[in-house]
Amino acid sequence: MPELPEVETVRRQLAPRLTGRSILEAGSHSSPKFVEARAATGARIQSVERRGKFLIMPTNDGREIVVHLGMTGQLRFRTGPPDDSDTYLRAWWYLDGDETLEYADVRRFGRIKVVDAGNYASMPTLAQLGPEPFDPTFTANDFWLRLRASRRAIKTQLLSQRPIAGVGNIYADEALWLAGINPKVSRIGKARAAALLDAIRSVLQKGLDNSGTTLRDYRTVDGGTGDNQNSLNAYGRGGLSCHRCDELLVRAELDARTTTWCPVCQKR
DNA sequence: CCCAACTCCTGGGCGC
DNA sequence: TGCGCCCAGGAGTTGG
Repeated sequence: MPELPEVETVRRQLAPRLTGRSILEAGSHSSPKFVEARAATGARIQSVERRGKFLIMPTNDGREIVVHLGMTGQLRFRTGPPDDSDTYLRAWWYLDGDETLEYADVRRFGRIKVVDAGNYASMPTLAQLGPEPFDPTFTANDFWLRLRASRRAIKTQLLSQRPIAGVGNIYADEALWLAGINPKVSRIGKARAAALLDAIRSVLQKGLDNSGTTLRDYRTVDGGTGDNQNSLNAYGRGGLSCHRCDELLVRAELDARTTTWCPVCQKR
């Protein structure tokens, strides 16, 4: 599942190849999740940005192409026109220079929008997205205040994207493990909020350094896999021993998400 | 406003 | 070998 490190890895690969390119033609699957891709025909891409898990490509006509990879979305380049025979091709943009940017997505959990710049009414999560984790002006106190706005379980809050942007199921479990915080606690104090922010930054940076976590579907633009799956301490390790205290990690469902934690290091 | 439940999707893994 | 079942889950939607 692409989270901040995966989306940022993709962004870094896309940016040099898309900046300044014109979209000569576009096509898509008929689902409302993807049809707007076609509206980008005629636009020129000015840059490739990222907010949380959303890729945002401003165009020269005052609009933005917004892409969310969902669970299984992949962006890649193809020389020449799109490959119509690919069952999972959901959208494509044929660019100047006889090259196509293809969006493939097996499970169709992703979505593509073309909006007037900054108008995110059709994407409420983006409209209400929390600060970027690596924004230097985002402080531990800000984070604590944002967390205080809700009494839901701390992990649920992280997944909501509102206290902080870009954290999904994998990095939430990793960060809570690193900070020694139980995913079900509903309120944490300033000191623990500061520790959690440090932990989030740490696990996201490690994910970035490893070009992302490939469990099954995630691929970089050049088709490569990430390496971070080999560095996980919590996610997917239910029943295995904790790398810090050797206790067996517990696995349970929280808000319909598999959650793994150490009952000793992450006491309630 | 907040929150919980539901929905979308389909390949891969597993048991038999 | 093949069938059926269940799991993975980000974010939008809906209803209380």
